[in-house]
Amino acid sequence: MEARALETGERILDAAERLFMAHGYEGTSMRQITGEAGVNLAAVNYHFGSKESLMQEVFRRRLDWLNEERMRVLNELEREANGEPLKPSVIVDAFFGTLLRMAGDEKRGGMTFLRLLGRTLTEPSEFIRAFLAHEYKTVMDRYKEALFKALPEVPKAEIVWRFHFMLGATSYAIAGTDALRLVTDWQIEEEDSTDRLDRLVPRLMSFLIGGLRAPLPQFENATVEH
Amino acid sequence: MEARALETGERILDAAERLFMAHGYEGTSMRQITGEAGVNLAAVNYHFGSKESLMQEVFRRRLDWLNEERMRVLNELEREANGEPLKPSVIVDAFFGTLLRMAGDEKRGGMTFLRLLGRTLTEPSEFIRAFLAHEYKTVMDRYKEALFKALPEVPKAEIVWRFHFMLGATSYAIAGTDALRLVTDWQIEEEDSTDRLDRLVPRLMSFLIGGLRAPLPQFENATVEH
DNA sequence: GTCTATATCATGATAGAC
DNA sequence: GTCTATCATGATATAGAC
Repeated sequence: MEARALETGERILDAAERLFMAHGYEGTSMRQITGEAGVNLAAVNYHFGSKESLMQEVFRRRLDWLNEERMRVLNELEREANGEPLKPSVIVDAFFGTLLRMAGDEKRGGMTFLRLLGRTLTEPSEFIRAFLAHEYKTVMDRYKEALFKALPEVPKAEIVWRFHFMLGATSYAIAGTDALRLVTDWQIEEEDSTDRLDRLVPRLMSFLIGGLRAPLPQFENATVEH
Repeated sequence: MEARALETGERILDAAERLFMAHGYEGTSMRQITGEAGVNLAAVNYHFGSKESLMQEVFRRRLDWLNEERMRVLNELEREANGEPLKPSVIVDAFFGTLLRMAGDEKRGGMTFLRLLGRTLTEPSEFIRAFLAHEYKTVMDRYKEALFKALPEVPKAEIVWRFHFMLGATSYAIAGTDALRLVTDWQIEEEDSTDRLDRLVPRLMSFLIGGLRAPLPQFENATVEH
């Protein structure tokens, strides 16, 4: 069957990506996936072996590119800087901006994958978190080091916490296209949806950099050194 | 059976709260819940009617108090201010600080409930998001209005976005006690776990306020007014 | 109110014909 | 590679004895 628009494996991945995004891993059945993909139920196990392996492949297909791109961008920036420390805002843009700009790239999953990723970082399933932690480790370490150098006066623990907070804010921003629409119930009248993504990036960047560069917290009764 | 430590309903709620936190709504079966609670399988349907109603009751038990407390605190602050606008940091603390301080209050669910809440805000299940949106609406509207007054020079849409980002950062901070530990893989050597919560609050507050008060974003090719 | 037993259905996975 | 048919399991929910 050469006439089929996409290979069976790709069609399964596309359907799984969308359905996992919409209903979560546990909330999506293989029957739904194969039904939407228009393939036979047995095809998932034939092509991927199991539902878990399918989930991993859904992520690997996108994350391989994303993480390589993040590495490439950071390497390039450091090369241009000639040993000078980078500005924190440049590092933040290289990490989060590269991610957010995937949203406009349909052939790399677009908003669907971004929302899936945003949701999955808090997904309860153990194997998914372990898998993502492994996939991300090299890149995270690299960016943490870059931030340590860019902010030598800030304790490393604070930087790591703030990286954590930035990840959270970003995940929500992308996962919440409809999730938190409900919670916040905003009526942003002045803009249409085509503008929304273009504006989200600078909006989020301002917020993230403001948070990253905020005055350090004062601990009340902390055991400062011991 | 008066001798039982807790009523059947409460024991089910406690078990469900912990298990939904650990494995998600779809990932938790009623057999697990009743097993951990030490009650019969049929007890859930007798006391709560269905798994969905149980989930709602798990949240209502905690959110009723939280949201009343948030309203009470904000009312009190505004009363004291005598019509003067509140400082943004005071409002942020009333909303997020009140939430975070629940973590230390075991009889109000403590960290378990906080982590459940953090995860659930990105939970895919439709009915949960709809339920939370309804439960939160009054409080969210009240706090948004307070922030609008506190920051009259900032466009309302920006404030709502930044509220959104703050929710995300906070959710992660609490949901991720072990979730993002994996992703960030930090080694915070200098503090023990008893300090962690005491320090999380000022850490997160600094970040949130830095983000909320950051310089406004510049939009590249935006249709500013139309 | 609490239990046992069970109805009814959906799930992930696989065997084996084509 | 793709299909049908089916297995074994586990899910939510309920009927009815105690």
